[in-house]
Amino acid sequence: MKNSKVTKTKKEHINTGNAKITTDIVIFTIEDGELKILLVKRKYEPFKGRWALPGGFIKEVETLEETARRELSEETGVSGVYLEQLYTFGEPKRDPRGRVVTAAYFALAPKHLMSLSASSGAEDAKLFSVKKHPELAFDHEKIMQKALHRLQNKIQYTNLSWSLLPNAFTLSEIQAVYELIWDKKVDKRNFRKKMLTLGLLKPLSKERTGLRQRPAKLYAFKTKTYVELRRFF
Amino acid sequence: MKNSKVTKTKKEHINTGNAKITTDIVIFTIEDGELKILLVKRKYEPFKGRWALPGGFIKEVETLEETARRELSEETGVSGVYLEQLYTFGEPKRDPRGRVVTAAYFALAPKHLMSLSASSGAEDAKLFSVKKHPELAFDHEKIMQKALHRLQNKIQYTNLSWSLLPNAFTLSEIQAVYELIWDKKVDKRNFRKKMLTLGLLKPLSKERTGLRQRPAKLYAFKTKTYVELRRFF
DNA sequence: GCAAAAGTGTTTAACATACACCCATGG
DNA sequence: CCATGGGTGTATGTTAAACACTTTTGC
Repeated sequence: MKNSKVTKTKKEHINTGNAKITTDIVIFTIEDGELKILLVKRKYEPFKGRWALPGGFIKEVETLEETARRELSEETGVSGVYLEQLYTFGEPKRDPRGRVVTAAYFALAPKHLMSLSASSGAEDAKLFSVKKHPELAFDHEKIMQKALHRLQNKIQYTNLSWSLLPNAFTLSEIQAVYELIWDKKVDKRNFRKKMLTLGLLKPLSKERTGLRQRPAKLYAFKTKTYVELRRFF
Repeated sequence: MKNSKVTKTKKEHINTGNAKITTDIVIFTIEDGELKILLVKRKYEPFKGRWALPGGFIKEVETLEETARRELSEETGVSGVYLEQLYTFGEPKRDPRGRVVTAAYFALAPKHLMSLSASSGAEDAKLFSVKKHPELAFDHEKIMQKALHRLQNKIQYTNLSWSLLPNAFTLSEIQAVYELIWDKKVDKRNFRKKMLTLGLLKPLSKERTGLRQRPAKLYAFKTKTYVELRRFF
């Protein structure tokens, strides 16, 4: 009775589902008044010589996030940054070598954590402006655009901007972070009101001096861990 | 000069990154005044006999989304539903058979698309209340909880409730969708005001009659495609 | 004194929240 | 006539948006 209707049996085959898994990391930072991403020049085929997102194959016993952190560290020398999973890309033809599925990660780092020169695999890692960068290998342009949208959305309802700023910063500096990410100006008075009433910041007793202008008060984030807000900008 | 400092060369090895890829689908619907998910009883080891999310291994030439739709159709007979990628789970020990990475998908369907009895592989597919369901195989409980949070968040700023409702529905019925998903009551007058001013619905010239109560006006969604709103509930 | 960015309030409109009673129908 | 859910409005508080001038410093 129960097994009378087995017209189209489905089986789990041993030799199906095989693929190679990579992670690729889109890591943003802010440098020289521009939103930038970190790219590496490929040393091997395919796309040898082209710029690509840092990333690589998973190892037997690491989680996807561990792979992402390891590859980021090995290829660019960057570590200790904010990292979250972005999206998984698995189109059959996205890699000419065969079926390669990539779990893309999204990362943010303040510029001072991006000291590229000193690190091992970093000879060919470089920051590029998001608005003007070389053509990327594979489907990395698509991945990068998705990461950018994630960033633009997420700073609306989280405190994530801490991960792009140094410990102490002025209100103008944090405003600039938002403006660069959204690629538009925001109103200074409304921005400050909002930012201060959100209660994420604590004022420091120092000021930024030495510029030929009025000194600016310095602030720091109360917590440098991920916080979601009820509503935001 | 450039290659003088190759202390720790990184290579892309041929035999690394291997894994099997599956997709698993968390599909929600509303039935008998409850938010439910569709589960299938496993026919094979591991976890033979346990309830699990529908899903399975990717084929050579399909995208991840195609895998999800195919598995959903084969295992439960359900097709033509709203589907989006949820998250990718790749812990090394999540599957006792070896390294299996799953790209989890999130799906929504109105109850009338969940006619399970008529379909091929559906003898062991069944709807369970989200609040009370059997213990799940693998890490599927974690996946389900993540999907539930996605659902609870996403109906705040999208028109996604169309995908849980029939073509025509009353305002009380759509309110019930929100209340079931959020597991809390909302104010009737405020809900209706909000829903109608959002402009997503068009009134139909019919009413729901035959119940021993005042007939309720019927509405339909203007568009049954994904729309993101600026803000919502 | 001047260039440059810091700092500061008010007004208006939109939206969120709280809340209670009458209406139309089928039985 | 009664049980059931359908249907409606107002008042208050909160948040968003628009908008321009004075202050402090280094040179």
